[in-house]
Amino acid sequence: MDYKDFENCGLKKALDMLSGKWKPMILYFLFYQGEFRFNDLWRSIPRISKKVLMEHLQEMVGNDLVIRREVNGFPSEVRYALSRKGKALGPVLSALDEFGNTSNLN
Amino acid sequence: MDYKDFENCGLKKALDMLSGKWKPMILYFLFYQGEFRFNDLWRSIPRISKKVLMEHLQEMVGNDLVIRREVNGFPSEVRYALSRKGKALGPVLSALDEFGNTSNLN
DNA sequence: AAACCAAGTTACTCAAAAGTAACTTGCTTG
DNA sequence: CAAGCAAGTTACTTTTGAGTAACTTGGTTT
Repeated sequence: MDYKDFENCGLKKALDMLSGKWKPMILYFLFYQGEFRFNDLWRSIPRISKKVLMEHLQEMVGNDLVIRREVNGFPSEVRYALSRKGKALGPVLSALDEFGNTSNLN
Repeated sequence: MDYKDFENCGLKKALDMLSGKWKPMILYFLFYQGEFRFNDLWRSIPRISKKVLMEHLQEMVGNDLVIRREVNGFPSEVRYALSRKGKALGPVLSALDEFGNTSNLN
């Protein structure tokens, strides 16, 4: 086994998709709330900056975890929601959540 | 639901334990190799610095994922291995790995 | 046409994480 | 007793990520 094997293993890819200060929180909102508009989410999360929220969403769209949908109407509206792939993260995030809640074993 | 709920949920705790440029790689080695000595691991991973390897290991020991054991002998030797809690991460990391390897669904 | 809103973008600053290389401690073999 | 090795530590630099606030675009109401 060699570090090279690691460099493009699935674990690394998956953790890269989740890396970013606010990404887990964004996913949390997406799972509990289904869909949201950019400014609504921005106002829901204290202290997040528009810039970083934007960057995170764009990365998640790039990773096919999130779908961005423009609704034509007024005021102009863009909705973000989990893609099929994003939804497939559900059980994995639950497993992580459960692990994180487990009190120390050893 | 409120962002406060997120701040100390298990998901956040778990992801914090995994955050750090080289931590997933260290876990990868621990799972495949069982145990290692500090310098051996350091030499196995090109480009990692001693300082960061040390910091990562200390955090993981602090999170009870890894156990540090001093073997008295010469040259002096310290062995790092997964704790019971660390081993419990196995299935979770496998799930992440599988997710990361899944080609795009949507 | 002025004021307003959503959704971005931009230039710039600040903070956190990681990298580098030299140094330390303690024990040992030549 | 000098040189050597494991396991750190330290002071310092560089890189990366996040924060701030002002600006833009395009359509809307008054």
